[in-house]
Amino acid sequence: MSKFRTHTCGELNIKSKNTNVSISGWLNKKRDHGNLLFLDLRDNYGITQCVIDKESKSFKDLEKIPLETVLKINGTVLQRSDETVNKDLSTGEIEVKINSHEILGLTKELPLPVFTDQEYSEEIRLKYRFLDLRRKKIHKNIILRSKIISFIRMEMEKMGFLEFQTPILTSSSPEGARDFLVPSRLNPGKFYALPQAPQQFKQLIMVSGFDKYFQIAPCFRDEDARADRSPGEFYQLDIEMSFVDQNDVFNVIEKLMTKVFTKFSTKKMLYEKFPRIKYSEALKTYGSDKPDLRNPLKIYDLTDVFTRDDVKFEIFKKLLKKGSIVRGIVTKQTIDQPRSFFDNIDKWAKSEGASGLAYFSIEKDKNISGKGPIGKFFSENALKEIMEISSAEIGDSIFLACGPIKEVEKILSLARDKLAKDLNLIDENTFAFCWIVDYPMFEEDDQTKKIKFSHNPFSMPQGDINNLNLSKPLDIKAYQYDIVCNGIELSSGAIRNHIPDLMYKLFKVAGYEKKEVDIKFSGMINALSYGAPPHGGIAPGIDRIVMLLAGEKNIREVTMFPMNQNAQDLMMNAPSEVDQNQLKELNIEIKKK
RNA sequence: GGGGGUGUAGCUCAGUUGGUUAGAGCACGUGCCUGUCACGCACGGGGCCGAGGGUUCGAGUCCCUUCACUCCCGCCA
Repeated sequence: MSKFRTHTCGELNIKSKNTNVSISGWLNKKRDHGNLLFLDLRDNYGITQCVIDKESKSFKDLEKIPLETVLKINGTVLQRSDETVNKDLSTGEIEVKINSHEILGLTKELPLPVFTDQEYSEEIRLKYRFLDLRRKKIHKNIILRSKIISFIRMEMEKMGFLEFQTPILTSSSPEGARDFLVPSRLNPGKFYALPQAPQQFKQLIMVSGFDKYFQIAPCFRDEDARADRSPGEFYQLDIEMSFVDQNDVFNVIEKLMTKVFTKFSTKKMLYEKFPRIKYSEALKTYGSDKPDLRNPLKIYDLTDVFTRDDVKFEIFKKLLKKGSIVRGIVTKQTIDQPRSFFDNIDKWAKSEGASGLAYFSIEKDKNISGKGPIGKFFSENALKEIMEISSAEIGDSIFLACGPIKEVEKILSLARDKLAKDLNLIDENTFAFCWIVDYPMFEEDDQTKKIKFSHNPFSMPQGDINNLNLSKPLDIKAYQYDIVCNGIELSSGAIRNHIPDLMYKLFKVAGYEKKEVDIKFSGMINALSYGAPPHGGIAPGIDRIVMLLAGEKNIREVTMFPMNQNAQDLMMNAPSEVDQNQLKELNIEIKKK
C-alpha cells in the first residue's frame, strides 16, 4: 500500500462504503458552510468530495487552506443521501468524511485559477503551463494524445512495421525549410542541423534491408508559427516501406487512419476509401491542394463566358485581354439573402487583399435574368451558359473573381471556406479525408523564375523513366501525394527515386551539378548506388491528428509544453543567452547590433 | 519582413461624447451560515489603465512611437 493513498480520487464508489481510506490530491474547490466544510480533492483520475464538520480537529486548519494545496486526507467513505448524489462525478455517490489530514505541498497565490473552464491569455498559460495542464480540458487532451500514440504504435507493429530511432544531430540539407543549427565543439566552424524530418535516414533504413519502418519522430523546422503549426518542433508518424507502389502506401494509411479516427472519435468518417484528387484538379475545383471536402461548394471556370459579345462587364473583359481568368463559386438558393450578406463577402474579400468579389443571383420572371450589382451585364444566353458550366439554378448566386490564375485560386479557396461558414454548410460531425495525387516534380520560382523541386527532390517521377522529357520539366509529374482531412494537410509522402542516375538528371534540372549532389546528399546517393530497393512512404503529423480528434483549432491545445509564436518557451526561458566560456569553446562570437 | 486584433486588480472582463474618488465576477483576507457541489450572505485589502511622448484646463478614452500576446500573409522540399 502506498504511503500516500489507498485509492485515487476517481476510484471510490459505493462498494467501499464505511471503509477507512486515504486519498491524496489537489484542493480543487472549497465550499465553506461555517459549521460544515466541503473539500473537492482532485488528482489525475477524478474528483472526490470530502466533508468535515466543526467538531473535528482538522476543521480550523482545512477551512483556511487555499485552493491547489496538495493534501492527504484520511477518512471514512460514506454513502450520500439520495438528494445529495452528484451525477456529474464518477465518485458522486459517496463522500469521504475526514478524520485527519496532512499537507503535502503548499501553494503561493495562484496566477491562474485551475477549477474553471474559462479562457486565459496565452502568455499566462504558457508561463505557468504546469498549472494550465492541471485544468480539465487540456489535461484530457494530453492524455488523449498519449493514448493515440500508443494505439498507433500497436497498430503499426501489428502491420509488421519496426520502430527505429534516427539521429537528432545530423547535417544541414539545402532544400526545404530553414534548419536549426547546432555548432560543433570538436569541429570548429562546422554545424550540425536538427532534422526537418528523418527523410534520408528512413530511406537508408530501406536500403539497409529492414523493409518496413516507422517512428514517432521529432521534426525541427525554423519557420514561423501558425495556429496549426508549432514553431520549432513537431512530431510525425514517419513511415517507409520497401517494394511498394503508391497504392500499397495508401492502403496502409487508409486502414490506420480509419482505425484511429473511429476509435478516438464518435464523428463519422465521410469516406472509407479516401477520394483521390489530382493536384491540378484540386487547384481548379477548390483553389487549394488541401480542400475541406465537408464543404460542398465548388469553383467553376467561367473565363469563356466573358469572351461573349453579349456579356458587357467591361472591367473583367479588359483584364481578360491581359491574361486574367474568371472563376466563380455558386451558392444554392441564396437570392433572398439580405444585401448585407453579399456586401460582407465583398468587404471580407477586400480585407484578404483581393480586389473584391463580384456577385449576382439568377432569377426568372418571364426570362432568366441576373439580379444584383453586376446582374445587368449578362444576356439571357450568357446566363444559360453560366448555368450549364456551373450547374447553377434559378435562385442561386454566383461569386466571381478575376485576375491572374494564382490570385484567383487563392481568394476563391478562402471564399469557399468563408461562404460555407457563413451559410453553415459544414457538418462538424464528420471527418472528410482525401488524397491529393500527381504533384508536379518541378515548379518555377515566382521571384527567380528558376526551376526548383516543387515538393521533394527524392520523389520518383512518373512516366517512362528511361525517356523522360527533361526539356519540359514543368510537365513531369511525380509519385508524390498528400493526405488531407477537413482542410488540414496531415502529411505528404512519395514513392522515392532509388535510381542514382535518374536522381542526378533531376537534380541537374533544379540547378545542382553532380559534384554538388555528391557532397550535399552524400549519405543517400552513395547508398542508392549499392543496390537500393524500390521504396516509398509518408509521414502524417501526430499533432494535427490529435488536434482533429480532440476537436481543437490550435496545436498548443494538444502540446504539453509548446513555445509561443516567437519560438520562446516562457516557462523555461528559452532561448537564452549563454556563458562566454560556452561560446569560446564553440568558436562563436556574437555580433552586436 | 508585412497586415489585423487584444493589452484596465492575481485571473476573466466592463468602462458611454475626453470630465468628480476607475468598476464587476472569480481568487485572496475577516465575519456569519450543517448538505453544498460555480454553495450563499456581509465587509475588506488589492490599480504605473502595457511603456514612452504629444494634444488638452482635463486623457483609461484622442494622436504618434514602442513593447508584449495572438490571428493571418510571406515562409513551411
